Amino acid sequence: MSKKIVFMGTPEFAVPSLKELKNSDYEILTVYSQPASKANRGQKLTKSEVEITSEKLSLNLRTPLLLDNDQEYNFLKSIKPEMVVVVAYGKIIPKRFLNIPKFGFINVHASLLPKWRGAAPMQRSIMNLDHETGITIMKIVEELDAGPIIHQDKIKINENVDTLSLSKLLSQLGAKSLIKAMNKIFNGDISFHEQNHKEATYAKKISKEEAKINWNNSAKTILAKINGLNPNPGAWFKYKNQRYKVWKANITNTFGSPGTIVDKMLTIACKEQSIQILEIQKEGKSRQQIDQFLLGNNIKIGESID
RNA sequence: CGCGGGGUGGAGCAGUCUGGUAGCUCGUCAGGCUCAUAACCUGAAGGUCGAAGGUUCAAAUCCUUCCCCCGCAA
Repeated sequence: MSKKIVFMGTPEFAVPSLKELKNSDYEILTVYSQPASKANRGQKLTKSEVEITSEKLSLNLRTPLLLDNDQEYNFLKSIKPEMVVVVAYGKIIPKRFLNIPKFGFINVHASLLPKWRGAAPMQRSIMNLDHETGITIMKIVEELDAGPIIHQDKIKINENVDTLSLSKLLSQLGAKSLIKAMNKIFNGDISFHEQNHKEATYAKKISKEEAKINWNNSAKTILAKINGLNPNPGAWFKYKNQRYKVWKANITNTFGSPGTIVDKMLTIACKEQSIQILEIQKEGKSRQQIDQFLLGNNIKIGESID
């Protein structure tokens, strides 16, 4: 018996799951992804990572602008999927869709639900200095990220983990967890655990203003922000009216008035301890290691940073 | 036609507005100092100034076109 499924996903994070499914004994009837949109410099039309991957794998692809119309509803119904897998698709699944597949809609979420429901779970868990995070596979219900849990895998994280590496790790882990959970479901060997809704926390989208570094925070908090917002949108500060994005930094035990440069290696004092910048990017320039940056920029001790 | 910054010896930059011998920090190489060194001293090599065309007695610098890189915004 072939196991007919539909896959919905958009960014890089969803790609390992799609590949893993392709390599297992599931039959991917159709892939859904967000339509290519005008993005980036020059507003070029940019395809989603899932769209690119599904073309490489020669899968059927649909990129509807809207899901909630009769045409899409009837189409999905007509291809008779037994399950729909959703990994960072970027759209809310309309309620009436949820009953189409026999085994429902299954979602991969990058946190240990009920913690960090919502848009930016990885960023939030790093910024919150969490010690562990992971993957939750759950059934999709109407309320966002609130469905019963099928499977969770935990990993430990520390203050040096950034969102880019965590995302790579969790997208790989998520793909494996997903297959495990799906196998259980298709074998009828499954129990669902309702989330403890009282303990739910929400991972709001990152706003522009909160990506700016506040030097009156402790170095620990600032480093967590730098790592949590790497690579997107990136923690930043202003110096001589130029915007500088911080890619990588360290905590050092030097002290000074918050927001001032305390040594010629571009270490900046925070409320507690200091942040030593290791990799930096000036606006309009590409990122560079701090020693290279310092060769061409005259940094003076005592100057203040916004 | 979304807004903007940049391409200068191997690396990172200044010089461009106000044309007139190509400069800084680092690296490389040679020599010196040193028990020794990534330290210090002395010297050297290394550049079609992204590409093409134009203006000029003279262009990295002014004008035109093109290529490449990046930030913001979405």
